[in-house]
Amino acid sequence: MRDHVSAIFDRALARGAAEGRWPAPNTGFTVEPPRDPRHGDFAVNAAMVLARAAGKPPRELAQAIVEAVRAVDGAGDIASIDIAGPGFINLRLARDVWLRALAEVEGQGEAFGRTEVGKGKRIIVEYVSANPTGPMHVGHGRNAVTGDGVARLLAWSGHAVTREYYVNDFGAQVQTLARSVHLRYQQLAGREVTLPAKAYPGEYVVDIARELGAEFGDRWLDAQERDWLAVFRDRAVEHVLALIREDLAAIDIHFDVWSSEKALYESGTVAEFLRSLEQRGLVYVGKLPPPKSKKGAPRVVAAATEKVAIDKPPAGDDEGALREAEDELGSESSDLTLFASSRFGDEVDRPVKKADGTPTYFCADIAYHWQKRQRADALVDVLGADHGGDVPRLKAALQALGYDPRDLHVVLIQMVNLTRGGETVKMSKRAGTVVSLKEVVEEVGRDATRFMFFTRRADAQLDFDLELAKRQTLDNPVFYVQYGHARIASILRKSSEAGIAEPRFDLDSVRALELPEEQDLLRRIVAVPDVLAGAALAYEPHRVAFYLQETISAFHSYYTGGKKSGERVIGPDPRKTAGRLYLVKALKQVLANGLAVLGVSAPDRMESRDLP
RNA sequence: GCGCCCUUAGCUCAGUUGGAUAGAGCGUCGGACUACGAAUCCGAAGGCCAGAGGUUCAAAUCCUCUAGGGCGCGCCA
Repeated sequence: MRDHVSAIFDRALARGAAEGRWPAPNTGFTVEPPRDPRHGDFAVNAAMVLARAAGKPPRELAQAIVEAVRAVDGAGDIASIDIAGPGFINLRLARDVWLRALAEVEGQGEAFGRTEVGKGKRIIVEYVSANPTGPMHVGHGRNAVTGDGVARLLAWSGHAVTREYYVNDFGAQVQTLARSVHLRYQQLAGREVTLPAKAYPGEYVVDIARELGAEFGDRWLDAQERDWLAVFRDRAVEHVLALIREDLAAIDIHFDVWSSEKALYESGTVAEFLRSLEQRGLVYVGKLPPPKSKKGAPRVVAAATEKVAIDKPPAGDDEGALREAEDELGSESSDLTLFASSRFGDEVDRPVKKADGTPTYFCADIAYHWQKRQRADALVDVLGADHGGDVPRLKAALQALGYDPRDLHVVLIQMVNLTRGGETVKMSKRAGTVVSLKEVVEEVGRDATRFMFFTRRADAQLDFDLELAKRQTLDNPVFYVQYGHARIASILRKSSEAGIAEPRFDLDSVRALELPEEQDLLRRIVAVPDVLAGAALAYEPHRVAFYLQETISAFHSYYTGGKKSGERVIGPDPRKTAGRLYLVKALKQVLANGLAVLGVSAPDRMESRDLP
């Protein structure tokens, strides 16, 4: 609908520009529904945008534009058009234009809301990509659900979407996992072992060890690490990935491609990538400036100010212990291979090879993005907020290789604070008290788990309340929306039982929709393609959830208001009844489609658990 | 110390890429069921959009500074 109006203005503005009445619109103008519906169906700011270049006051220019619009094709759809405020052009479309748009819902059904704004652009959405070292926790869940929502939105808006998971199956972390498994393996064989602090604690580690024990017996008990490490690593990764797949499947998340970091090395992609950088003269051997944090000056400064204990002492901390060991080996900065990322907007140049000559994680990561970009027109990364610092270097790498850095869009996911009745659920990785995604899904269900993650923008911290997610009351947004859908289903059942014909689009009956609430619902329904396209282009699935909540709220209000005033959906007037039944049926379809974009079910009945 | 993100009603948060009088939910107070699901709805109170400048027809939105909160800052992934 918005496009329709835009097109009319495009034609009018082009004609006026051709006649020299005003300059060609180089900056875009907007067509949007005004906040206050009394201002009309749409407000266009073209006159204000063009005023400066035209050298005319906005209102005067608006007058000229209005005249041009009146003369253009399609102007017949405009019922009224006038100028308001500083130079807005407000317009109302003819009622029948809106009413006919309602027919689209019936025509397109489950596809209503799909658009082609993506123009078939190939886009890879990479999300989750959690290290395969343990089961998924709630934070991973948020990433997974958000990424899945983004992918679904992009598909709905006409992109060719590939969902991709990058598996870090190569570096130190999976080696640590392999060693943890080996320790358990020894333990199961009756050996006395002490588990170091940095070993992975979970029960699944024992399971993997048991599997290996069953298969290999004592074969790796006294073997050299270099002999068993790869075996244990690969087996552990395989096992953990199976767990991860299971957890993801439980919330209906599936990937098209599982990309292995190890495979990037084995296939020669990383080497090829490095050569490509070298050919462009973008790598050199040099030293890195010493890190600016932790040890050294800042700590002294911190101690000197009033606020002490800014730096957590590394003692007793896994990471700290690990680092201390490394620091002993070589805190002296030595020569390494650096990528000149600072030439492309990064703060400093980043190492692509360690002092021992092996590629860094970063090297594989940008090689991966380079490779992805070759397979697609655009990339989306869904990353935890703690990886925000990686973004400049990823973009730098793409730019260095001749790609537009804007082709990579990063969605940063903020932390999830798990609560129960308002109280934060304390979690500690080391103590093994992390609440897994699986536990959450088992407790509150798939729909609630998913929907809750859409109740905030991705980059805002989220409190996930387990009690709230389970509650069957209006303060639970999942329930509220699903209940609305079920309520409409109930009305349709009622009408069917009363022998009323299945509602079909019919211009005459929908003309009977004259209540302001009906106009409002109608507009919300017709706006769905705009809402979904807008959310997709902004990579913001939460907008869909907000749309659904607002729309169903409008319906509940309409419903209850009608009950009070006697203007019910099913009433004595057959024409009105037919129009209203069609309206709510269309609304039901819209809700179902919106929920489908979020991967949440749209039930026709709510099961009454603890209610009469 | 440097960089990025955040600060909107008592609380939790939206705000359509810069639009007209800043909106929801929760909470508080007061109301609404003899017919479609009261599992709902209506109304009221509640705001210096952290603060100060700037950009322009127009700023919660963009820029600069200040104050508070979060995150990041080895050859770890």
